[in-house]
Amino acid sequence: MKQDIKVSVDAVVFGYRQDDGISVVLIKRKYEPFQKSWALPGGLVLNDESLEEAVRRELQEEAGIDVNYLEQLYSFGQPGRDPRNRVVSVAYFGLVRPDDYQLSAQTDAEDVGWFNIKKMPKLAFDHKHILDVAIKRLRGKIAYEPIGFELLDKEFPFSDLEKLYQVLLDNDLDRRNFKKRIMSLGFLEELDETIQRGAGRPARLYRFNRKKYFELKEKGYNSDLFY
Amino acid sequence: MKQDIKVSVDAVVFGYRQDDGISVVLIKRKYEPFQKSWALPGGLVLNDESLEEAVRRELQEEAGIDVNYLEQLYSFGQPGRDPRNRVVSVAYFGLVRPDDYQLSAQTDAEDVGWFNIKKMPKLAFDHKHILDVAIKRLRGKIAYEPIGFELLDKEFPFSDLEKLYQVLLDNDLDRRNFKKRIMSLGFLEELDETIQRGAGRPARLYRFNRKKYFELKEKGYNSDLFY
DNA sequence: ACAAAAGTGTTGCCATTACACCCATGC
DNA sequence: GCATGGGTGTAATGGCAACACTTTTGT
Repeated sequence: MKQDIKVSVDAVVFGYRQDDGISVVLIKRKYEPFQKSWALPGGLVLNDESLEEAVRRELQEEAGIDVNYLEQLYSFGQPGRDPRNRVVSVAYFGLVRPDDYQLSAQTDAEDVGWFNIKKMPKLAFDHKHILDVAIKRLRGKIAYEPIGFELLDKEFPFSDLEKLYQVLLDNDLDRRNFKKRIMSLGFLEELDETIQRGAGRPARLYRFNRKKYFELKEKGYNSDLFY
Repeated sequence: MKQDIKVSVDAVVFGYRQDDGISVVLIKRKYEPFQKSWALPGGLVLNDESLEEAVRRELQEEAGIDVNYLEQLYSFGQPGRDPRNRVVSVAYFGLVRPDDYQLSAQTDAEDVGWFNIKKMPKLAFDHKHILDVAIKRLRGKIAYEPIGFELLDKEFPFSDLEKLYQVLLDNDLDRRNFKKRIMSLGFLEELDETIQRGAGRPARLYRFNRKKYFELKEKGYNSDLFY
């Protein structure tokens, strides 16, 4: 019998805000199956687009966002994971600064929103499983590649980076040692500006120098070992 | 227009032999396209089998082998990677002890063989690219998870492990320090038997204790950091 | 003046590295 | 007896963890 399998993509897009920790974009499904359930943004791949193009298109269509970091996560192809047909889904993993976009539900989505990863609603299909894999990847990856910067503002006080790492790796890290380690990697720029937030002494701003990072990586310096 | 995409799996199966280093199983294609080219074993996924089942079936059918380690590698879905139709291929990564099996070409394969990764023939489709990704993964993974044992005999002299790591990470490692490090991980058993190979003093045999490894991993001891 | 957050150095320990000689066997 | 590969210990170094007080601002 002829092969009858469909190919879809799904996206786990993480965002971070000081007050709300790590969150994920979910959409509320407009149609069956799992009508009105929350689910990861995603959908069938078109015949002439690449997998990554498909993810970006779906994120634009369903949630109105454009991620600034995207990588393939894993493919899920268990028969029966979609009650209608056999669907193999290639899941992607994205990072975005939540404040850069106003989420807006479109086409197949009835609603869209950010959900803290510690307070997730029940998800459609095997999306809970996909999310778990993505969280594991995020935690693992942030420890040896500087992807954390994709979640922070372009210019940020050092304490934002500290807090991000605390939330993700939830161990108490020593502020002095953490700073020494990060600064020794050589791709974080100290700016002359400061920012004042709430009470306390104003904080100096820092910026991730992507170019310098790739140069250093090229030369084999640094390479890994973040935390 | 309706989606018209096929789903296939491809397998990069590595083996290791003292005299021939790291090798990969390739098959010689019987049919067009790329007739008579060497290619990775693989093929279309059947409607009711999981992706992993598909890989194992294809490896059995095309090469007559049964791997003892298998993990998903990456999915390749660029339009045009297969000249006939759009095919999304989920690639897997396997390890096997070459001496455990006699390769045997069957069904779609005209021939099958082990090829040293440093002397590869031209490959069909984008299989060279897939292979490159797999090699990178193998090198990366062996440095922090004990998958090297899947390539060695169940009982092996310590020098076999040494040589495997030398070949894969091709830096000269200090024999004494390497042994200290591995033994300190606590899951390598020293047996009472010895083996004599060629000239020289007989070598004591060792065995990877998988159960102990998982116990230790469970407890959070050790976990990573191999080399 | 006090509360809140930012900023900053030094010391001790342990893990990693560097390093070379003897042992058991086959020929 | 010599060639071949196997087996083993110690000392020095440097990277990492532990640790607490001062500064700047707002209220």
